[in-house]
Amino acid sequence: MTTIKLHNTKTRKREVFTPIDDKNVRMYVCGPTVYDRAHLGNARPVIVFDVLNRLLRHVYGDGHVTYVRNFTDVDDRINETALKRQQAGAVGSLEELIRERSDETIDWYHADMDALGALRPNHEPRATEYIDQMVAMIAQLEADGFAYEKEGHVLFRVRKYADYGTLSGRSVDDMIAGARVEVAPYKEDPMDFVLWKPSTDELPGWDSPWGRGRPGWHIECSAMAYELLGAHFDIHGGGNDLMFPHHENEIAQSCCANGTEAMANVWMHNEMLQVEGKKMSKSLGNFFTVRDLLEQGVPGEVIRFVMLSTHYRKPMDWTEKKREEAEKTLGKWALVTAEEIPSPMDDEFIRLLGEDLNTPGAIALLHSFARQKEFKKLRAGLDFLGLDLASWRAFFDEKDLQYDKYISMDHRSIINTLLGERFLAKKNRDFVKSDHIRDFLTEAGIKLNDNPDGTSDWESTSDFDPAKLEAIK
RNA sequence: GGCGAGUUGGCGGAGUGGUUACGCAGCGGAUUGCAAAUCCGUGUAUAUCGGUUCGAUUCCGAUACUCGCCUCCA
Repeated sequence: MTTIKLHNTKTRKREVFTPIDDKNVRMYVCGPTVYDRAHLGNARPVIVFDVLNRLLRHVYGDGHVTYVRNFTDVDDRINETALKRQQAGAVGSLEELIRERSDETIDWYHADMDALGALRPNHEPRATEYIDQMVAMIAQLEADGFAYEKEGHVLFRVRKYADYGTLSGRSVDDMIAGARVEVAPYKEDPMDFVLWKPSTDELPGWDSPWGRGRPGWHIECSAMAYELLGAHFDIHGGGNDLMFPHHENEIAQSCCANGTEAMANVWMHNEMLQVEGKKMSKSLGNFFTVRDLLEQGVPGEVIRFVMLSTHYRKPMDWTEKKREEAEKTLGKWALVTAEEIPSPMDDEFIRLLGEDLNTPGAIALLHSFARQKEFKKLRAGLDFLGLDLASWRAFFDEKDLQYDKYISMDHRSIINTLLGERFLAKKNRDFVKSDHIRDFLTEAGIKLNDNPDGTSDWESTSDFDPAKLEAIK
């Protein structure tokens, strides 16, 4: 069986992956808070863990992997949007409008991530559908002394959990010394974090032993992971900005509530995305969503390919240059793999992916397949990485078709006449004339490729300009 | 201030305790009347300083720099 090695944040080492149950490999990845369109950075973990999901399915069997990615639909930004809509005259209760906003955001997310070639996880639980489980978990924590109620809030007692901070390598005392913690009157200790908080009438809330309220940020992942994967599972993933506090808090909640040593065996974190060397932010004006790129005509496969061209644990820079190179490469590969039936997966390809998802290495191997004209292997590798180029071929065809239609018979006749003249000129070694004709056609957006027998093929480019062509008359 | 990740040729980007992938660009060649397209070839770079070692880009330590997190942003 293929050996998969993964870098484990918990140990900071690359370790051989051994499933708890190889008939049911379980992975949880933190999904989006569904308050708005997913930005490009959101796409990185989706694509990275999608490749891991595919690899696990390849190695352990399609039916032996359970992949869970949640939707967090309890969030103040969702509430704000809903409230604004209500004030603007939208019909429905606030709760209905909140649900509506979450629904539409989830639909967008699905559409965008589908376009990136990401397979849907087995389960995509929504936080609002697991409130009971969260309440039960919080109650358990309270009963065991890991949590306490104060002024309608329920807080996790960080000092009670000795291992707190081990994932991210922090100590509670150091963090307090850093003085960046929120001090609140209802906290026993500044590091304690919220499990449950009270809701006002304008905010969504659920009944609980502590009154009407809503869950804190971290508890939903603990509750949903427990429900769908159990108290102890194999892999937990997400962006490295979630390492602290989110994942640290998840571990604390889950291990204390479930009485387990570990929540997940392997913790994986992808590095952040940058744009042209800078952090993507609204203030820098380089903030954009996946949908923005798709609408600009950047194919999802290009986004995916660029993402996979950098190892997931390194910062990845989205640049215009990379976009162009990826488009060129995939364009070539789309053509040569068009009629190919994929071969069985290449061992080396799988071995590379098994080395902590070495996708750049795997792509390098695809280049070598292309160079050696092993197009069946190339096709298989592309398929494995989720780079479906079928739409590319259709796109090319469609584009050609459009140009064909666009170029009228009259224009074709002009081109053919010119080519005829050029053929004769070349035959008579009148290269001044033949070059002149070629320059003229190039200028009009018709590209020539000469054949050894003196004839020429031509194709239109996106610069094709009928007016310039007609100017010959 | 604390924590984490990173620093490889012109650019992008891997692997490796001892002849350093791969892509793009560049250069050279084949081909061509010249181009284009295609094909072939070509690149001793691993931040700095120490240490371990017969030998380090690879292991260890320090320094510098970059990025991120500690502010419900993946």
